[in-house]
Amino acid sequence: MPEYVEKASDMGPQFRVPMTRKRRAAAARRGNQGVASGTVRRHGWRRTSADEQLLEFAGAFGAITLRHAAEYFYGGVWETARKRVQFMREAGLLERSDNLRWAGTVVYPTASGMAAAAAPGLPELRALVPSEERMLHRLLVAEAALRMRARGVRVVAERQMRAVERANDSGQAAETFARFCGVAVAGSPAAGEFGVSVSPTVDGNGRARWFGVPVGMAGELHWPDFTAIVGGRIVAVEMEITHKERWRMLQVLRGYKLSIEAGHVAQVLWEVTPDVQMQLEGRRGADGWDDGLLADLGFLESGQVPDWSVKGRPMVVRAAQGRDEGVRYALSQKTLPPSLRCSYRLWRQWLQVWEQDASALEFEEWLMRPRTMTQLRAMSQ
DNA sequence: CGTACAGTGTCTTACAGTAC
DNA sequence: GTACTGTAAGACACTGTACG
Repeated sequence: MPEYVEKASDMGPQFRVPMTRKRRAAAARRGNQGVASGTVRRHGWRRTSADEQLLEFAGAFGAITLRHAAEYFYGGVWETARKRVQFMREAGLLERSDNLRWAGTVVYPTASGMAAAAAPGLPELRALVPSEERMLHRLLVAEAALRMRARGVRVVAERQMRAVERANDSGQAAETFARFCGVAVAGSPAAGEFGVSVSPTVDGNGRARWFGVPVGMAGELHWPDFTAIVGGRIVAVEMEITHKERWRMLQVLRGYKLSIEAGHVAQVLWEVTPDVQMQLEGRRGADGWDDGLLADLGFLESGQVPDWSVKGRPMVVRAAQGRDEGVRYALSQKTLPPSLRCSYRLWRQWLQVWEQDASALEFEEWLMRPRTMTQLRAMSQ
């Protein structure tokens, strides 16, 4: 005797579909939503450690794309990523949005999902629906963090830093979290292992800051987009894709300079668009090299073309790049001159032509070369 | 009461196929 | 092209039973 399930339909009043194993499992997931979903049998799914890691990361960084999920959490297997995300959605742990075509599917945890990923030692975060305007920046940050994480580097999201620094103490909560993340706090195991010692920056009120970077006269805090803990030391990562006013940028750079001198931040890694790169590094002028802000502050030699092959500089600048195709597209649209901006679809066709061309140039440089557009127009006719 | 083991059902995964 | 569904194979967890 087969089981049936009643299903509403716009084709008629109701019709009955056989209760297959799939449908039973989906019904179980929907009937067992919440923090504990997937922890025991009969919930219609069992959560895996990859699922929990995804929830934790997406919660800390705000959102990731389904492509990121596949690449960094499910061994590059698209089908598995899609299925796991669907399970977590039915279980009420994850939400998805496909409002931004270029981003594909973007996923972020619900309040239950955040709670499910909570682990001892990690700061508690509230669920947040990511805003669409800031999505490119958010996904670029997440992607850079995922790449580092894949190399075994511990990363701390801005939200996590803010959460621990919000504590109403003189910095103990942040210090505890820094130790937990492997920062070489004096006397910690990491300090012994790596033979280094990291101390906090002291802000205007005499309070130790382990993650926030004090800037300006009033002593506000600047937050890196994320922090990587490399060999016990703190590397601040800044994903700058919008040109900041000079005074604002200087303020941030001066803040970092003090933190670096305090033995707090070991290095600042700037991943930037060409306009920001010029602001930081300077540019070729009529008679030699015109200094940028980094030379003004003594992070680069004055009047010289920056040489990034020198290792161990406290400030490093490199071009922001997306690996995810959609992220790459959105970034491309930001850096290309208006006349070369186009739809996602057309952009992908151009990218294919570039790949076949096996040009030594980067895609954007290739596109800006005068004869490329003529060539592309000729092909589309 | 504890252990070993077979039987059974549950869950994951990859592949093939379908809908829009 | 993207998202979803169905299926088969295998891994795994749970249950019941036999046995000491």
